[in-house]
Amino acid sequence: MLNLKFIQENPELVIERLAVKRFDARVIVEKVIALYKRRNEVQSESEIQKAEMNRLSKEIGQLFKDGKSSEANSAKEKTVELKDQIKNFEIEFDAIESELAQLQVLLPNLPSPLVPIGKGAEDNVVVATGGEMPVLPEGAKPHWELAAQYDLIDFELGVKITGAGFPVYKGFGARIQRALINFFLDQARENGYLEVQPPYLVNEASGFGTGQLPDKEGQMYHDKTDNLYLIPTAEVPVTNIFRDVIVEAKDLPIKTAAYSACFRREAGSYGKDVRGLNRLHQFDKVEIVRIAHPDKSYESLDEMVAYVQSLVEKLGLPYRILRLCGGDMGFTSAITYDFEVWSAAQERWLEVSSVSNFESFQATRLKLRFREEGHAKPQIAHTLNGSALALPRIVAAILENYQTTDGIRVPKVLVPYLGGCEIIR
RNA sequence: GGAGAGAUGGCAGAGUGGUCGAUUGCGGCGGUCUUGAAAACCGUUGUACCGAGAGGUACCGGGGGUUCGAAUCCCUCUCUCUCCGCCA
Repeated sequence: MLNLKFIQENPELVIERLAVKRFDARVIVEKVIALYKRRNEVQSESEIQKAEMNRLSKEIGQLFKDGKSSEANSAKEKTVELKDQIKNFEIEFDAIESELAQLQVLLPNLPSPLVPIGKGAEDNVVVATGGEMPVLPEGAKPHWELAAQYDLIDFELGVKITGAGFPVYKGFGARIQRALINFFLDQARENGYLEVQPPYLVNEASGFGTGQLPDKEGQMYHDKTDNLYLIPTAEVPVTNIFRDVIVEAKDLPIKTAAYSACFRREAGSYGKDVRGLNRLHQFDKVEIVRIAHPDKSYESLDEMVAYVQSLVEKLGLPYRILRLCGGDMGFTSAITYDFEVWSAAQERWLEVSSVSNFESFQATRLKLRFREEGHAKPQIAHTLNGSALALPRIVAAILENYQTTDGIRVPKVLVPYLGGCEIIR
């Protein structure tokens, strides 16, 4: 969330930048400014009275100690009115605070100046492409047909056990999942990321910290008995490792990677977009998260984009990198790069990664700070994350792009992870 | 699920109604000594908000209450630990 003081000092900037995200912030910003001003007045007033109250209390204590109880009792009477006034100020102050907090979470993050103007997906800017388009054999099939033909993934069985969007992976289908997870984690480790295994259920505070709550409850599975949420991405538990933490500047950037299953309710999706592996309620993903110095967070972003790019290149998949336009960006992001791989039989691009700099937006909610050498005052850090990578669409693209009339070839980098198997028949 | 104990500063651990933002130890930082280091000694060391500043206010797990005054008393919630039960 945006810092209140920042909003108050830069109202026009906030309104102007949020217009890029096609968000009209004027009314909220004006309310925030008015409330913030009143909040400070109330605080100052009540603190003067509290100071007086503290002074009187000490005096009364001293009078009792000196045995001057009649003087003490008359001093007590003076506190009655004061107490009342303090109480009133506190009620008003609390009301203002909660109203401010509610307004504050309505404002999305400011997009970086690098973000292109635009309405939706069609306005995203392709910043890089790579890999070679495969030449498919006659009668090439989409991945869901291949998955059935080679008995790799059973979608109907998943429906029986759970429901749509919860496939059962079998044989090489299961092994290729495991191979990809291990490959991605090994790559991350070699690139200096600390591997962690986070919980898959998180509490409300964690959901709030990364921006899923309030507001996006509908996207997460929720266990009401214990009030816990199934994670939609490892970003949530991993970033929350750093909630209420002050780190040393010399330790930045902090690089963390985690594999997790991800759970998304994805209400309202249908049609070819959700066919096969294109969109699932449960899927696997390796996520990378960074805590960065504010001066260096864009350097970190570039490194993360280059890293994800190296993964899709090693897998030999044709890809493109998009810089999302304002209208297509998420609520919490300052800038986002999407990676898409070409799914040759479906003849469409599939999003497999999203790499974002959140700047101070999440860190403000998380109270994630860092301290420069010495006794410097803690400052808000920057957070970033990216998928590296999400499995299902990678599997879809591998199945489709690597299909031959003899079977499905295994990308070279995965062969060692599949016990030397070079082709799935 | 049953019974009990507990939650205090980076960590350990005092503090049961007043001058306590909080004894002390460890750790961290600075210094003395040393060729250097260790040891020893001295000093220093929480966060947030308001304020131009001086300074003020708040915070001892969260919330509420009693009181002129609460880390300390009362209520409530959450969490942790121990034992029993169940269990991968």
